[in-house]
Amino acid sequence: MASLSSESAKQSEDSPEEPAGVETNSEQKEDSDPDEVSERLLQTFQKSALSFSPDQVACLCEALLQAGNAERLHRFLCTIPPSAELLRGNETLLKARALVAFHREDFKELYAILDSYDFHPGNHGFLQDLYLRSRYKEAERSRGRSLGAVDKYRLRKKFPLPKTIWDGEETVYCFKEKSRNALKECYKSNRYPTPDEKKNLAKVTGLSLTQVSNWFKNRRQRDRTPSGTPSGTHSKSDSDGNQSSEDEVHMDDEPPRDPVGATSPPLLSFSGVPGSGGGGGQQQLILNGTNGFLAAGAQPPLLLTGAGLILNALTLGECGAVTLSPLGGGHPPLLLLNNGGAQVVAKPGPALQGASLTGPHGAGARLNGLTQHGPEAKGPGGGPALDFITAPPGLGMASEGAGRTLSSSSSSSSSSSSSLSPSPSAGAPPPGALPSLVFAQSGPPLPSSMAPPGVGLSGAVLSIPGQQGEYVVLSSSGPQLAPAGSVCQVASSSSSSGGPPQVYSLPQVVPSIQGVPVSQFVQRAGPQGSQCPQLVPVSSFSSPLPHFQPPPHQSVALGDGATTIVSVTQLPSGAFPQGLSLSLGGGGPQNQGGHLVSSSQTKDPVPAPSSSSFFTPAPATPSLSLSAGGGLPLQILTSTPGGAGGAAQAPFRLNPVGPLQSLGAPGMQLLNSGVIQLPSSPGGNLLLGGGPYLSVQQGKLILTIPAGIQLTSLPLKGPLEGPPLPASLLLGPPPPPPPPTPPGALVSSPLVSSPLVSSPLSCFINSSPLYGGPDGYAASPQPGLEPSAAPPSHLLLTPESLLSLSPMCSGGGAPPGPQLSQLSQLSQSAWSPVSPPGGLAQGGLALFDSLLLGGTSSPDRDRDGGSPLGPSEEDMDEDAKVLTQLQSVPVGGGDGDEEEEEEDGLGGL
DNA sequence: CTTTATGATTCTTC
DNA sequence: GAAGAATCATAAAG
Repeated sequence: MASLSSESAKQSEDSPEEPAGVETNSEQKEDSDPDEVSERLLQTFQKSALSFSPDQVACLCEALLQAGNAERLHRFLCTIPPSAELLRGNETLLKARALVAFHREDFKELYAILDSYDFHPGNHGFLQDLYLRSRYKEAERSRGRSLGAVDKYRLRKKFPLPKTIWDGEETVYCFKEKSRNALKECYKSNRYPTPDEKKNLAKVTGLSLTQVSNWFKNRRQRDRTPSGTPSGTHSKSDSDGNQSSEDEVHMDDEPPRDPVGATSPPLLSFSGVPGSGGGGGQQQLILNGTNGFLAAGAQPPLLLTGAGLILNALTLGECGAVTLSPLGGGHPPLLLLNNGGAQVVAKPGPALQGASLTGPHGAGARLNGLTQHGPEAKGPGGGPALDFITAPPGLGMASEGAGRTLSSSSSSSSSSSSSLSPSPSAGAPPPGALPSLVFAQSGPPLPSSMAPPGVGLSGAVLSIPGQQGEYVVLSSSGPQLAPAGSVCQVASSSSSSGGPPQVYSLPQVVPSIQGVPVSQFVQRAGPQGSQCPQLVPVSSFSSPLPHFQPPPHQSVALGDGATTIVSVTQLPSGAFPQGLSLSLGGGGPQNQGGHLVSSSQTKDPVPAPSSSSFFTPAPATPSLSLSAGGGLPLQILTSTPGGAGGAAQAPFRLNPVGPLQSLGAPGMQLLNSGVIQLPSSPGGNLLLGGGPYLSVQQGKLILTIPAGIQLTSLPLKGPLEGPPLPASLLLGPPPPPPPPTPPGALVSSPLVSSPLVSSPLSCFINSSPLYGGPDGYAASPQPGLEPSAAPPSHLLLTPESLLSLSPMCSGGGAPPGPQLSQLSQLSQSAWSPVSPPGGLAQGGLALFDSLLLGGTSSPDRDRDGGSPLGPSEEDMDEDAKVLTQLQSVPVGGGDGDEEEEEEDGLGGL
């Protein structure tokens, strides 16, 4: 193992492209060629292809798309009956076909595809790029020469984008008219916006901070220098600029506030985000990390309603609060806040109450480790007290964000105490103290008995079984706990700057309870300042609003980054939660923290984002989501230390960074041991035929596990090592030792935000490494992990491997995110499909894996390939620039923010 | 091809 | 670090 790990280590995410791919495989089983294996799998797959569901097919396509491997994609598509219904309305498939057509230079076909369907806005960027490239390529062919900028311009004029892939919004130069107007508005009132204003403006316009700054600078310059020399402008500028403005200008320097307010009012506007392609349509609102996203001005509390919400790495400004209200009639929304801070919020359910969670408060439970700095909890709408949890400072804070904001405290991760504070309200965790986690971790474990009705917390985390719809969540153990094995651990990532690298396990789990509102925490990172997390209670579920009812979905997220919140809510009696999602993720690049690992590999300081291919628009944070089918209860247990004492445990861990995944089974349970079981009971879950599959939605990788599947943890290593954390595979040593990695390190981690994760990320492929002892781990301070290595598990399909598949590698493009990176890995668990189809499932998965891997491995691709990651910048050359421009800027996308530039992901093709 | 408009970059200064 | 000045590169138009 060790050896493996070491090897793998080398591959870093950074350079995912080349080596990585290959290696990974090797790890898995052998040394044999990956290609060979994948080829074999492909064949197998072809035989069984028909049996894949449309979603499964879509997932594969998405993965291949992101991997940028047109060839494989083509072969894969060839296995699908053209007429198949699968194709109908399946955007992913259409995209795949379009890409293949492009690579084959079958432009007619491409245009036909593009015209045939009204694509989701999320896919527009990719398709527009493809369309224009096709036009250019076609023209180049006919002219026998490469095109100049003017030629391209003419072509764009001559062949306007099809309505099916364009929102009609004009883009002049690079900025959208809308963005330009916003800038002008702001400029009118204030020529010198403050940094905060710029930030807000950047958010609003979807432009980067740099672009905003440049715009103002240019604008001022041009207004100022009418006459002269300068090349450009003279007169005109004046006129435009400002005559009028001048008046205002005097205003002196800045009244920023006002202006800002004016302009930025809408800090957040989310419209439903469509899940882009892939799969299902869950409705979730995902806010990805950004630090500043909400910040600035948002004092007003943010109210989020809707079905599933995921907030990643958000940092709220100081006062900002986030309120979640479950609107739906009965369906509680889920929230996740990931990121850095690691905070989780849960709502207590009655059941929970019993459990340790609740503590004093009646209904609510809370937990989080965050420190709250001043946050206040606001009364829950429902009245019930909210609970919040604060995460231990260590955690969240550690991360960079923390660094930024929190700071304080102990950087050391430690903190955690877990205690519940009864009064949520203040959340006042003693400052000094780290916040504690509330959740009980193991120790106090819940009575197991509770289980049925109540919640059980096992060791670390949690579980909550609800009866009907209850759910659960995950948790994690606090750092402290960690050792014991918590179920889920999250590594926190820190934001770029330097947070302490760590991993955290989250102590927080939150169960939600029926009817109880959830409150959450938000941390804000001030620019410099401290963070103030706030909790806001959420209204009770009970009040259902018809409108919003999103499908019930629950999710939990563990994040790294500064803020992490997890909340799980339950539905009121009637409703059944449908989905549970866990997301871990790092926030954007920013949050990188952790490091355990290895980030070592990463050389590039720069996050991969750039490289991302345009394929992936997605934001970055990965998250894991589990969704339970209707009605079934979901449970996740962790191992617990409590009772156990044991050493082992930890089976399940989640990295913050990880990608998102969802399990869509009706009922799921995660058992301590790290096993995930799906209850058979719930009606027929078992039967689902397919195997688990991955789908990508907006950049997130979603793992869907049909009900019938069971995940069992593997024994880590038989041998001894076990004691400690076998599971650790993934993460690394959670606890504490935040290595003093220099901030830079964090950053460096290539792709992903969190180092921890990174290794995995590196590519799906790498998965193997993971097991092996991935570098990352290696890096990690704790040696203990090693054991992990050996896992027989390889043989099995491990979730990880699946995860690893994530496309992101390439794309992570989204600014925000880091890509798949990491998902969490379940560490050693193995999947065994209960259902018959198992074969398929495995085969399919394996295939999938192999395909992806293969894809990755082959660097070459026609062009740049979607190389996802790595190469990015370098690769990009001229074309890249061009593309960049062409590409529309995803305004809304949550992106990362900050500096990342837009994404430019084009690099890919 | 030329001109204009505009975003970005680099260097200098405060 | 931000603003200003000079300059570049490219898009948009004529």
